[in-house]
Amino acid sequence: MEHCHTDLLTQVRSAMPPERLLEDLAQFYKNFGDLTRMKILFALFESELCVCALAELLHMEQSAISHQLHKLKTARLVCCRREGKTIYYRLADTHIQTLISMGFDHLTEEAEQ
Amino acid sequence: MEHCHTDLLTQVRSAMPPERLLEDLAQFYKNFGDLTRMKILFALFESELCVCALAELLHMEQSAISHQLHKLKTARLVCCRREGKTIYYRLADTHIQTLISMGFDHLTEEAEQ
DNA sequence: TTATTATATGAACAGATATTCATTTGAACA
DNA sequence: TGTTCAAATGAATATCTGTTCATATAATAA
Repeated sequence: MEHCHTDLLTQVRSAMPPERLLEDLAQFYKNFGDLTRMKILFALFESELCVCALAELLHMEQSAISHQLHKLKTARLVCCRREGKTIYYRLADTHIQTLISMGFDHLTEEAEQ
Repeated sequence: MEHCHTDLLTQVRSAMPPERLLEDLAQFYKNFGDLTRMKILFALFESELCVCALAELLHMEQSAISHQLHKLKTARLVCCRREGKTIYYRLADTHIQTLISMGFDHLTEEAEQ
């Protein structure tokens, strides 16, 4: 690393968001970077579902689903309500769908090229 | 898992995108789920940059940056051009910025609540 | 050609993450 | 109260991922 880019780097550096925000952003996007969670989110696009329904849908252990729902809930991507022994999960808000479908579009656009 | 949700699950299952697409989507979002790559992308929002400039900016080894750029390039999020010994990286297209800023908005909205 | 500089790449390692298993919590009901 | 069922949780494990180190490639200049 010999050649110098002091001026350019100063400019770029000043335009960078605070470290903390970048961390939060990366942390936020991690939620979409796992197949199980992606499936859970797509399932919840369609209907609110209880934990064992999701487990049955994805052919996975109830515990695995619970752990992932916990992460999605912490990220405020899903929320839930209790009805007796059952707990129903749903999307926390609708524009999560919009966000995910943008990735969707990006992928399909590339396929067209 | 005793109680039954056959009908609901049939409906949800039919609405799920193909497995392959969900895998690609999760794989795509993984790119945003890492602090280093997030920083690289934000830096490239501002200007095209060579590998060693990015390394200097992020105070990281050239090799680490190269590995991450390789992933971003594979995902077609960035592209590059050679100029002598130097290789300049830039964003592959502009709507990546839009996509990331949606996550940005989601985070700040939540902070307001 | 040889030396130098920028970047890429493969292997090894460390840390993070997803799943499983075992157990616990919490609600409903006998 | 004790039993049952749905869900949550903690620990252990296996896999994945990011970084480093050493080295290779590629372009340029001496």
